[in-house]
Parts: sequence; C-alpha cells; structure tokens
Amino acid sequence: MRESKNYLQDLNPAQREAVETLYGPLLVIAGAGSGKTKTLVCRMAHLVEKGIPPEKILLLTFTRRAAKEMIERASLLLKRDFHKVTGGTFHSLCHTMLRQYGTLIGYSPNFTLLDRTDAEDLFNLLKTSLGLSDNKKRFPKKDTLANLYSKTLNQEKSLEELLDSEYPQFLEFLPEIQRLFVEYKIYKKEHQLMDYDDLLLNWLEILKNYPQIRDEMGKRFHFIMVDEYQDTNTLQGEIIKYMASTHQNVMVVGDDSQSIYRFRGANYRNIFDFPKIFPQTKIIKLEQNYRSTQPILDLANVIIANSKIKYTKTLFTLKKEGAKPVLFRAKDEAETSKFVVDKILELREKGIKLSQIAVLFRSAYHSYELEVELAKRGIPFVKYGGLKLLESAHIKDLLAFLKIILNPRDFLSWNRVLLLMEGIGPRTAEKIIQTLKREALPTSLNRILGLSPSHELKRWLELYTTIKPYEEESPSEILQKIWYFYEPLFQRIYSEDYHRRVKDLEGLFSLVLKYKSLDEFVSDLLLEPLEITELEGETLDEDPLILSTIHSAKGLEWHTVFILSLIEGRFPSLYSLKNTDDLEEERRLFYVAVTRAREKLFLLSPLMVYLPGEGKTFAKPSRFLTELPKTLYEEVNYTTPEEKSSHIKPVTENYMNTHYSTELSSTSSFKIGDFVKHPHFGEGEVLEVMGEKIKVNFISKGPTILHLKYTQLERLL
DNA sequence: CCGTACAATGTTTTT
DNA sequence: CATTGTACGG
Repeated sequence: MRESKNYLQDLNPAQREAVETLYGPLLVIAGAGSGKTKTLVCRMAHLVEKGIPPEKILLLTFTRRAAKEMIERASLLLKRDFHKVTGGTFHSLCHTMLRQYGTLIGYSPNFTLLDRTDAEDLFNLLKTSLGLSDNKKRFPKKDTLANLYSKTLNQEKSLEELLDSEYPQFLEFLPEIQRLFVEYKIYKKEHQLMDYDDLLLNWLEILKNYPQIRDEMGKRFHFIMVDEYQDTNTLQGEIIKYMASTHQNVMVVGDDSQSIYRFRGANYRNIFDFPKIFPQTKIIKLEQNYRSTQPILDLANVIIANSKIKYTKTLFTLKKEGAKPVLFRAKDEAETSKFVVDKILELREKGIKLSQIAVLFRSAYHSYELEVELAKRGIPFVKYGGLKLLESAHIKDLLAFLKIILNPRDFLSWNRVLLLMEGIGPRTAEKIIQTLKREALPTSLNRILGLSPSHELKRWLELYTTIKPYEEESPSEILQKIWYFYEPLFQRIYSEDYHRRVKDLEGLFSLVLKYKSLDEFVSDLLLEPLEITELEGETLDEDPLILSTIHSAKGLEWHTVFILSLIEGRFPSLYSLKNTDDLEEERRLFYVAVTRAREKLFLLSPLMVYLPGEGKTFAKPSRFLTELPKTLYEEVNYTTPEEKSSHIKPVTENYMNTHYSTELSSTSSFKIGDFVKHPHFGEGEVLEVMGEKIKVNFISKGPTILHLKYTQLERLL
C-alpha cells in the first residue's frame, strides 16, 4: 500500500482513472505515445496490490514478446512475482485452451497446427485430388485459395462477394472453390489439423456452446486486459465477450487511428462496438503524448487529419522544442542508403546508441539495398518483419519430421517427409499414405517397404518407430536423431547453398535446448514465428540498429526514425491504390511510422526507383508527402562523400543540423599522441590511427573508435 | 513413375 | 527475379 503512492502519482488524471477502475467493462482510447503500456502495467500492478492473485489475470497482447515485457515491468514495479499472469496473443490463448478442451468438439490434445504454407500445401493436395488442376489452367493457385478461405472467415464476407471484389476472373469457379473449401474443412477435422483461423473459430465454438466452460473461464480469469484492440477482428471480439460474460471485468485499450491489420480482418470499428457488447462500458481517452516533440506530432496530426474518416482525438505534447522532420529526395536508392548510413554514423558519434535508431519501411524488400550498404560499412543490425525462419524450406522439413512424431495422422507432413526421400515422388508418397491410413505403424512396416525400394525410406521408418516423444527423450535428443538422419538428404537437396542454410539449423538446435516438451517447441515455433535475424546475431558486440516493417514496429519507439521509400506504389503500396479503404489504412500506417519517433524523423523519397517489371523508372513522390504543408518539414540536399567530402547544404536557412556545415577533419591531420576535441565527447588523446578510423582516449568516455569521415575533431595544441 | 530442364507468372503487411 | 508449374527424357 505504501508503494502504491509512487506509481499512481506518476500518472496523469486520465491514466490514473483507467488504472483505478478495476471492475466492469472499460474502454481506453489511447493515442500514440500516450502512456498506454504504462497504464496497462500500472493497472496490472494495482490489481495485484488490491489482493487479486496474478493467476486470475489474463493479458492479451499483439505479440508474446509484448506480454512478457509488461509482466516483467509490473514485477519490477511492485517487486513481486507476476509470472503467474497468463499473457500472450489471442492465438496462443486459444491454442492452450484447445489442447485442454478440444476433446469437446472432437480434437485430441495432440492435434497439429498448420501454418500458412501448410494450409497452402493442403489446398494444393485437395486441388489435385478433386481433379481441379488438370485442364483448367486458370483455376486459382494455392496461395490465392488459402488467402480467400481465410478472408471469408475473418472478414465475414461470402466467397462470392470476395471473388467479385478481388478476383472477378475466378468467379466462374465459384462452385468448385466452394467444394474445395468444404473438403478442406473435412480433411482438417479428420486428420486432427487446425490452421490459424481454426484456433479462434474452434475456441469460440466451445465458448458458445458450453456454458460450463464459460463459467470455468470466468473463475479462472477474473480480470481481462486486451492491448491493441483496434487490431482485433469480430471473432476476437466475440471471444472476449464470452470469456468475460460472467463477470464483465474486461478492459480494452486501443487507438482507432493506428489500426493497420485490415487485411487480417481487423476493423477499427471494433473499438466502437465494444460498448455495444458491454452496455455498462466506461470510456476514457488518453490524449497527452509523452513520446514525440511538437514538430513530429504536428506532422502526425496533419496525416490523420487528411484522412477521410473522423478520428477520435488530437494529440498534444509538452515537449515543444525539437527539430523539424527532414525530407531527403535522393536521386536513387543507392544514394538514399548512403545518406541514411552517414546520418546513422553521425548520430552514433553524438552518443546515440544504434539500438535507439530505427529504419522503417512498408515492405520487407524495400530495405535490401540499405542492408548491403550497412554490411559494407560494418554497422550491425537486426531486421524484423519479412521472411520468417519458419518459411524456409529446410526448417519446414525438420518441422515436418517433428510433426509426424507428435501426430502420426498428420499426413500432410508425412507427404512432405516422403517427398524428400530419393526415389519417392507424388505417386509413391500417395500410396504409402493410403497404406498408413488403413494400418498404422509399426504393423504396416513391411507392407510400406514393399512399395518402394528407397534406402532412405527404410532408414527413416526404422528410426521413426524408435522415437517416443512423450516419454524419456528430450526434444533436443529427438531433434539430434532426426538431424542425423536428415543431414545426408539435406546435403543432396540443398547442395548449392548448404552453408547458408546450415546456419539457421544451428540456431534451431540451440533454441530447442530451452524446451522440455517437443509439443511446446513445435507450437511455439508456429505461434510466434522466429525472425531470421533473431537467431543469427547473438554475437554482436554492439546493440544493433533496428530495421523493421512498420507492422512489426507497432507499439515501439526510438530516438530517431527513418522512413524509407515514400513513393507511390511502394508506400502507399500498389495494391492499395484501387480501394479507398485500403488507402486509408496505408495512411494510418504512415501515421504509425511517424509517431514511433521521439526526437528526429527522416523521410526518404528517391527520385528513381526499381519497380518490379519495368526496371529503373522515375518515381512519383508519395501522396502522403505531397499533401503535407511544406512548413512542417525541411527538405535537404546532399552530396555523397565520394563525390565531395560529405556535405549537406540546407535548402532553407534554419536547417536543424550544423554538423555538416563545418569542414570535416581530414584523414592525414592526426598522429598518435595528439590532443583533440570532439563536440560531444570533449577532450582526449589519440591512441591509434587506422586509416579512416581513429581511436581516441576521451577524458569523459574512455577509449573510443571514431570514423574520421563523419566526425569533426579539432586538434588542440 | 521419378527427376530435371525450361517456361510462365505475379510480386504486402502476420497470427 | 524467384518461385511454381509443365514437358520430357531416363
């Protein structure tokens, strides 16, 4: 009780009201940077302080990482253990519950989870077996099918409506596609498979049909908190409705202007529907921004004011001072990359940690050129978004082995595994699977070996029948055994880029050590897919720079933010141009990107860009840029270091940065033993000169390596 | 029936 | 431009 004063007094009145409203439905509309996370953390702490056991709290967030961080922060706040709080995503909650209660609707506890590509593979399989891929050349492809299927569920539209609006060329196949979807559902149920959508759907079905489960949930989770509510869909809204039906103690937090998951069925209107589901809802708005400076916020407010829909709030800040956002229009992407890297090095010299700087972009591939430049200049970085480790073929192979160990009826994974073996193609694989369906292993062993003379098949089946996942063997031991078998096939299949791929696997081997059950390992990989760079970069000696898609940057903030490729067709994306709603979402995406910045914001918009199909073309600046008043940003010119010594000339007279306007230090002018002065680190002695780099022992900071190109050092006599 | 060599195709964001 | 489908030879 004594401690409570401290954290409650740190809150503004609105935040405090949200924290102190413990019972009943509560909707918090929280603008970007308005202390949303802080409010959630404090409320969680407050609940516990009022005597609520942590295990009665359910915290739903957008990523599991976010939940973990909040629980950590609450623990620190009260110096108590909050680890019994159940925290995670909707999908992970549903997954856990279905492992426990799935039997009610005919699912065994060891059902298999399908990721996106698994689902696509299944569509392909069914497409072939229904004879839909034979002569009709224009029948939709597997990824289109999976996409359509998911949309019918998440956006609650009929297949016909969706086809009409998005794929009119496939309308003629409506009956075939419908039949395919029915088959897809049947197949999943028969083989104990669930895709991502099934997790929500099936759990909702149980909640709807079993009042006793609702009661049980009410007792188990007496307080529910949901973060990022603007990015939930109707299905998730309904899950909340049932989970909280007995007590109504549910708080949701969201920002309608930051809704960026429409393609996944999220609708910002969900926020406004919340009071309809829970008529007693109390609404609180958080409008004070604690993150960004006024110039950044001004830009953000204009972006959202330009949108067609009226949003609920205008942000204000007390951080009045600050540099205007900078726009740089490079001649091409190469020049953009150089500018960004130069600026980053400059910031680092000023003492900003690389991990406090982020480069954001609409699509993962937009950063390729920059990544090359960063590697060349030796700047460590991690990238979020884009290709997931799980999506690479070799990881999927290993996972397929694990999946059939856990669920022998997962014939989709059996199919993948069998096709890896030399001498086994689609037909033989199909025959083997038919045999397995009639008669399980090990009884059918000899019959199956009779179908193919493949040595690899024989070796695998022998190994397979000896592995016992639920008994004494650890996940790591099992993975080792599989690797022992798989390695020769791996070398044969991926002979060209063996070395690149084997690196990923090493990461996987070290990750598996943390798990005590194989089941948990596999579902975790599917529910929170690992980023490729998350496994590679353990040995970095410096906090790395962040590269991220805007979607993956949600909820985070940095000292400086760069936004890449503000070009029509890239941002806004080509696919959003036809449809106003999609375009509006792109605008919100830009808003999200801008509001990630605390102090400095750089907007990049190259004049020429590589567009798929037509090579290098002139780029049209993004409409999001052209609709901004010029007074809100500074446009700069820039010459790359090769052409001249690194030099920026301000276009307008009050350009924020004086750094480039002074002459730069020349490489030759320093020797060991010189005394020098740095504008931010103060005085120091030169210890070593290494080409373009110099090592200086600063009085304030100790020995530091500087890049002469980007530093202005003054020699003292 | 398998594996490979060649042609075509559309190319975002994620649990 | 890299993945995905098709044609053909072994």
